[in-house]
Amino acid sequence: MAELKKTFSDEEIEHLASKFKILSEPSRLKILRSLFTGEKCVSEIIEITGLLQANVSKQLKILQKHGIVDSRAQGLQRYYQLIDFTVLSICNVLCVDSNHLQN
Amino acid sequence: MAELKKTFSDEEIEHLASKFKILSEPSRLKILRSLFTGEKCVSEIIEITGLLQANVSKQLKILQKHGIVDSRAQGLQRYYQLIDFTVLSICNVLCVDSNHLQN
DNA sequence: TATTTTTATTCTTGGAGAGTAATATAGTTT
DNA sequence: AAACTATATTACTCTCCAAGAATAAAAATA
Repeated sequence: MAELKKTFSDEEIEHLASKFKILSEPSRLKILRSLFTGEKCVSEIIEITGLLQANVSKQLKILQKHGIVDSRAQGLQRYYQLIDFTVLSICNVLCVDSNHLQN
Repeated sequence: MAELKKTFSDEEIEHLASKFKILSEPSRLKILRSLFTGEKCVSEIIEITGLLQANVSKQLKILQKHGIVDSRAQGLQRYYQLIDFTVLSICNVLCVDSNHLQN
């Protein structure tokens, strides 16, 4: 267990809040979950998540705007991939490591 | 860098979204920041954060309901302390470790 | 070029919740 | 017990934004 930083600037607080807000929506988290295992195109994401097409497009745009995913076009489809892996890290902290903490 | 889990159940997704939502509000994050360095009573938190009393009380109640802080009464004051240290961990992941990630 | 397919955008509506003022509660002091 | 102090609660307003329907745009195929 490494030493943890305990002081954060106002800018860091705002940055943290912004990131947490993006991750606070189940629909966006489900989209991200579908990308944890690799690049997917929109229609694949729609099928996996069960969300409506307009909603998937909208949420992907938000995720991309905030630098969490990136995309590339290939013919009619657009493929999205996770590029910010801190997302995966903190999901692991909350769901896996959620024990043996101190300090 | 340990191996990261990449599959999450719907329940885990809901739990993650719920936690992120709590942390997505700057006012709550500022309150938590004031507790990173140790237990504080409400009036101390009010002074440190600059938030209004009613707001501090309300946000503390939310944080307590979700098991992030705990409290004890002492005379007229009520002291709050952080009990869920995963919060501190993920703030560190996002603000400190945000580099050298892969897999 | 017309049609089809895939994805993006626009517009609207509804609900959730943050902030605040006012009031209540509970403990303390005189 | 009356006055005072610290914290909690209530009620209200206002803003934000997710979801969905409808439409547009862009690329592929016929």
